[in-house]
Amino acid sequence: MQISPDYVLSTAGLKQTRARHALIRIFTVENRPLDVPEILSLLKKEKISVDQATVYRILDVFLQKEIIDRFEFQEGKFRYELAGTEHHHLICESCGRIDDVSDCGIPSLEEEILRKKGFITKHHTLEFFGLCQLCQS
Amino acid sequence: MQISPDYVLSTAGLKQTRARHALIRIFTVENRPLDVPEILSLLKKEKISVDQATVYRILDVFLQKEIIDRFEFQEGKFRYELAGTEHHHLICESCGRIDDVSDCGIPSLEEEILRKKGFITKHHTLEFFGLCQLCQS
DNA sequence: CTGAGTGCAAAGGCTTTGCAAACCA
DNA sequence: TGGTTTGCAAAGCCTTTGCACTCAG
Repeated sequence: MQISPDYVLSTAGLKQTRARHALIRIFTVENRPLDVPEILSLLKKEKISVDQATVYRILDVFLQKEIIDRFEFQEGKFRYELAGTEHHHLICESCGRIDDVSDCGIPSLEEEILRKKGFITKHHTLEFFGLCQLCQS
Repeated sequence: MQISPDYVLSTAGLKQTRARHALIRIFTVENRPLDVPEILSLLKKEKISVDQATVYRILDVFLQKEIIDRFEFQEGKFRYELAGTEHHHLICESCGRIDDVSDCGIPSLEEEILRKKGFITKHHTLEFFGLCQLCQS
């Protein structure tokens, strides 16, 4: 069963609004990191009118409540995805396909960093760029 | 001994110009990931007049020639640094201090990704966000 | 001399902000 | 009703582009 927008919002202590429901639904359906232009165009396709300022404001709230995660893929803009199990991405530089990798093995590296540098890691970013299987012909 | 701008440019097959020399000098002196606003302000401080369009064009060329590397630190803009040994960054979310980590252990992970997913990794990004030793009081 | 590099001005893309109207609880 | 959310318009910031002038080789 899918997690309903209603549940997500009430759990986070947020008000139920049409725009927030729409965004959660889109993230659920697409299930990939979306940038704001994509979100706006998906909304438009569904004939749901939400202003871009509203989208940005909702994304801010969702980030704070940890409903979504934010990524950068060397594009000069942000991408957002429903927060779930921590994972990273395989980004094909040929076709743009994005796949997930979990279990990155970084936690042990973080311990080593703490030991060597005294730096306490709160979170990290890790993305892989290359060629997916279909683009290696 | 420091690597001279002259040498860097001629090795890359690039023309010697005042603006390119200035940028290489700044990257060498600062020795940290700089964004374009910072570069422009450093140039201004040295009373070297270089247009922002020129800075961006030089950065493009330097990237292509692999004289510099480009990073994103969740700021919605790029940072650039002289290319050297591959390394990643420890970014303190309190004071902004940036330290380096080399030896990230990712290569073995990349082999595993190739085996499991058939994805050929060309490069990756990996940055750590947290608290440096001085900000943990 | 000649193509490459630069400055200037303008525009483009993503993101943020101010304010009044609409809405949820 | 009262504070939150939204729409609209404008602005902000980083980045790119067009064109004419300048410069390095």
